[in-house]
Amino acid sequence: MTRRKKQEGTPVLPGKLHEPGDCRAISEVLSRVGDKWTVLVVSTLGQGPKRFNELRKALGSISQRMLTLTLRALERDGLVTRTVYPTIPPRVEYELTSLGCSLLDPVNSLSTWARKNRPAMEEARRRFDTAEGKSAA
Amino acid sequence: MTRRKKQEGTPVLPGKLHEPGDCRAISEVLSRVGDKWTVLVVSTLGQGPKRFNELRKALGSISQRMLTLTLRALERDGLVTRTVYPTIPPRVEYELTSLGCSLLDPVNSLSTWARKNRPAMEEARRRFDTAEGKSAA
DNA sequence: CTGGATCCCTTAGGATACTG
DNA sequence: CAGTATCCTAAGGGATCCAG
Repeated sequence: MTRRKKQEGTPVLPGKLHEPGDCRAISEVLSRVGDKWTVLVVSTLGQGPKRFNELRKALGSISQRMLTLTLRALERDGLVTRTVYPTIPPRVEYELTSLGCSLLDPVNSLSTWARKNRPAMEEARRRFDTAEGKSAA
Repeated sequence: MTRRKKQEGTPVLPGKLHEPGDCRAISEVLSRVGDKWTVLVVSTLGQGPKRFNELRKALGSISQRMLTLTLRALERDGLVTRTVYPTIPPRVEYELTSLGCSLLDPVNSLSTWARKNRPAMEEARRRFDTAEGKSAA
């Protein structure tokens, strides 16, 4: 990256976008959003505020460690709020912020894509694997 | 999970979706799409077919190992095609399939969200971190 | 109930060297 | 040029125990 030889940054595509900063932004957001639990947590919270163990049960297989870490990260990024009721036993509620809600939108679009195209992907995968098996055998 | 006390599975949200299989589909797709390079590669290929080293340069910092792995996965999932021209030196072109192109759409929606809201996220992060610093100090 | 701390294993992923 | 193979480190993430 010390010397670029020919101006690689020049956008080629007419209607589309390809600013240098965009990719950074996207991959940064995606590494948050794309981790193992974030989306599940966010879309679960899309149903309304939930307590820690409610989330845990709703998500099924998440470890409490990962749930804590995920929620902390989401809180840090301003996507959820964490409200502690200093009762005994303690009660903590998590809720999407408006920023968090706004994330539901692109996520749903991806979710729609996923449901629609997963069969195609799985078939492609099967074909690829069997083709591979043929040449390997 | 042995005894549910009160029917947790009942959907609460009216217009939204929460089928059990959906989450699996979404997180499965997201673990493909959300990995470190997939989106970058796909959106780079959105500009048109590219050769291996073209991609490498366009992506800047990817290792050739990761590029190979990413491309293989994308090919397996039917998102890109790999065309080998048996010349010397060899020439291999990668191109999005129509399935791959269709993925650009939700990705762009996420990308738009990312560009629009990254400032808010960063500010939230800053606030969170300084607040943490205060109580830690 | 919420969640921090620790242990430990698995995976992701970069650097490098080698091949057709 | 376009990979494959190997090595190695860091991060992801589960299980478990401890504490307010």
